[in-house]
Formats: sequence, C-alpha cells, structure tokens
Amino acid sequence: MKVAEPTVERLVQYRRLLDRMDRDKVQVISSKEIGDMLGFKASQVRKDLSYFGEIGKRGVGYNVDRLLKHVSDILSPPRKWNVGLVGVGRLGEALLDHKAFLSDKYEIVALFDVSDEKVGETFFGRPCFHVDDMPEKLEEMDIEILILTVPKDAAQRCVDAGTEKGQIKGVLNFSPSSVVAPPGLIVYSVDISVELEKLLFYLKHEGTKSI
Amino acid sequence: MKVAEPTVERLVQYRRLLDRMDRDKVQVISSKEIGDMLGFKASQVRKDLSYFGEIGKRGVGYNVDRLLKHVSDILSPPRKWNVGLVGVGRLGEALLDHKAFLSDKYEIVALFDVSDEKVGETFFGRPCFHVDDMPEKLEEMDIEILILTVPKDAAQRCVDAGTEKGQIKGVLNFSPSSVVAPPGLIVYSVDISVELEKLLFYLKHEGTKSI
DNA sequence: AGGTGTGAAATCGTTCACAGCC
DNA sequence: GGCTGTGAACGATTTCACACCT
Repeated sequence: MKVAEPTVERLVQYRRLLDRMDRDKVQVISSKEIGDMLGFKASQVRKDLSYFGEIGKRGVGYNVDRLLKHVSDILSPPRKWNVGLVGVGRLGEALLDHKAFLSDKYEIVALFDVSDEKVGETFFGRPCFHVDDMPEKLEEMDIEILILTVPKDAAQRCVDAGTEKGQIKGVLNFSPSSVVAPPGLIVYSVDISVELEKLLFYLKHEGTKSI
Repeated sequence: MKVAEPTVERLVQYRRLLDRMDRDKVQVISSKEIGDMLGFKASQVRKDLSYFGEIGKRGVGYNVDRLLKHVSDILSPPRKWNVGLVGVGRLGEALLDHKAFLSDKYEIVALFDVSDEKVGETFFGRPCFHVDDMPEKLEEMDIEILILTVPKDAAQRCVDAGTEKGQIKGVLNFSPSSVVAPPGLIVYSVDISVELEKLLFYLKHEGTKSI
C-alpha cells in the first residue's frame, strides 16, 4: 500500500494523542475531537484512518484503545533499527538526551566525531568512534540509520562514508545543507534555520499562513 | 502576493547556495545547475524565481550577484525581530549556540525557564527570566517571536502566556506536541521524533520516498 | 440523531513543453 | 544553440457531501 507523506506525519500525531487519551482513561473519541485537538479537519482525520480499514463505529466514534493499537501497528517497524549519530556537538548531545529518542523501535548505538577529545570517550553510555572508521564500524554494529548533527561542510562526506559499503538505508540530516543521495537511500532533512526563515517570511507577509 | 510554503522553503535554500556561489566568485548560474545542486527540477527553480519578476537572461542564465540580492530582498523582513527562547535545557542551549541563529534579522534577546538554578543567570550573554514573568518581560523587551524548547506539557502554557497580551506573532515550537493557536498567530513546529518516525515508516515500506 | 467511510469535486503544487530572447 | 518565463497538463492532497450504520 502506498501512503502519502502528510498522512504518515499525521498518523504519528494521532498515535501520540491516542496514547495520552488512553492513559487518561478516555474510551471513545470522534474524528472531530481528534481534529480539534491537533488542528486538522474531521474529514481529514477520517480519511487518514480509513486507509487502513474500517476501524470506527458509525454513530459512535473510535474506540481509543483499539485505534491506538491499530495506528501503532501501522507505524511500527518490523524490527529494531540501530542508529549512528555523527557529530557530538551541542545539538548532537541534545538529541542523545532527547526523550523522543527513547524508543523500542530504534536505538542510538554509536557516535562518530572527528575530535580527538571525543573519540574513545563515552557519551550517555554510547561509545564515540572516529568518522574515518565509519564504514567498518557501521557494518560491524549493523547500523542502518544515520543522524547527522555535523557542520554543513561535513554532511555530504558523512553520507558518502555511510553508503560506501551500502549498508545505510536512511539519514536524518540536521545540518544546514542539502545532500545528494544515491537512489534508494531515504534522506530527511530538518533544517532549523529554514524553519525560522519561513516563519519570518510569513510574519512579514502577515497572516497568510498557519499550521 | 501569495507564495506557497514549499516555494519559500526553496527560496531559503537558493539564497544559501547563491551566497556560497557569490563568495566563490561564480558569476552566472543556470536553473539546471541550481536544481542539480539542491535536488530540484530545473523547471521548478525557474518557476520559483519567476514569481518575483524576470530576473534571468534567456540563453544565458542568472547573474549570481543580482539573483542573490533579489532573493534576499524577497526573504528579508523589513526590520529586526526580537526573539525569546523558552526552556533552557540541552536543546535550548544547542540552539542558542547554533550558527543558524546568528543573523541580522532576528536576535534572541531573552531566555525563560522555570528552574531556580537558571532564572537570574546569563547564558551565552542572554539573561534568563522566570516563565511566570513572560507577559511583562515580552512586552518590556518588545519580543514578538518565541522559540519553544520546553517539555511537551509546557508548550501550550507558553503559547498562552505569550499571547496573553497579544504581542507574540510567531512561534517556532520544538516540543513534541501540537499547540492550539489563536487566529493570526503563526506556529511552525519542528518535531524531531516525528521526522524519525516518518523515516522509519518509509524504511519499512522500502524505497517509496526520497528527500 | 450522530458519526463513520468514501467517491467526487476542489484545491494546491509540480512538471511539461514550447514560445521568446540572447 | 542554449536557457528563461509561463500557460497548460498533470499529479497529489484536502475538503465536501452524502450514503450508510448504530
């Protein structure tokens, strides 16, 4: 089945909301309630959820517990992924410590940096290796995903090193630069300054855009 | 004029590229070259640039210096904005130190936190106040933009405090939660874990998506 | 009555294809 | 010949509207 990217993004948010509702012992929820809480139209919510089968009850709504399991199943990867984080600077450390990166679906198992002060050390329980050793270490540790928190000039080199032996399947790039990826490699970029620039643009052209 | 969000996002990237080209003394560049370097189609680049007038030369390409000025003018806000950063944790500090946040268009002028250890201190030259004092401080310091690097449960409260006296116009939210914003307030959310989840989803459904 | 599921319509964004200029 | 500017075609995503179930 093919699912559009905006749908996946919303599914992640549905799960987060449902998880909270479930903990709060809410039993039933309607598409309108979900939409209001997350800022989407009810029809959007219903369309997203109906892609994966009829899960709600007409005239009633969705059973929170059941829907949560359903959405989780859709999103959950079939196995756990090993992740490598490249660039142990402030941003890298912040991500290491980020609650979002506590999951049973992925785990940051190794760090990479170029600084002699960092290589050989351990940060938040993860060993740091030299970037030059990436190809071997990635293979050895079965790492298939890279998170890049490196300066912009280093990003492309990291992608190249990660794909050298072909083992890296996905990259989450936090550096302020575009990278060219070989076909098959999935790259997501989160460009912090671009987000702020967009915000400024729409502030200038006041009130044209909201989320 | 109304400009689509994906266009703004690309414009920011054009400017970044043109800036580098200009420093490298490149004089002329074609839409194809720009596209290849950033991963867009040439026709996309031309369409984006043509929204703001005819700036290229047919048969030749774009004058880098001229195009850079042009794109900068489109993106530049009319004046400098004062920004407040809420939540001086690891992520907050990483952003404070982030080169992307060095600009003549905006400046982080104040920090807010709830921790007694942080309130009253100075971080990277910026004073930290208590979140409870936000409404007054924001007004006093003429802050119109908030960056939120707070835990998810605090995000909504920060937006509410920021809009209490109506002075906040834009919010860049890094916390893993959706916030409901009053109309007129522009909210951009950068949800780090959502990005990773999307990546995992497409890794699972292998090779359906890129960038 | 109330709320889901879903084709059809509308909107939004990208790509094509070609006329026009250098 | 090469490259821009742009209407028109296409593709993707959202919203509408209503049949259908409880």
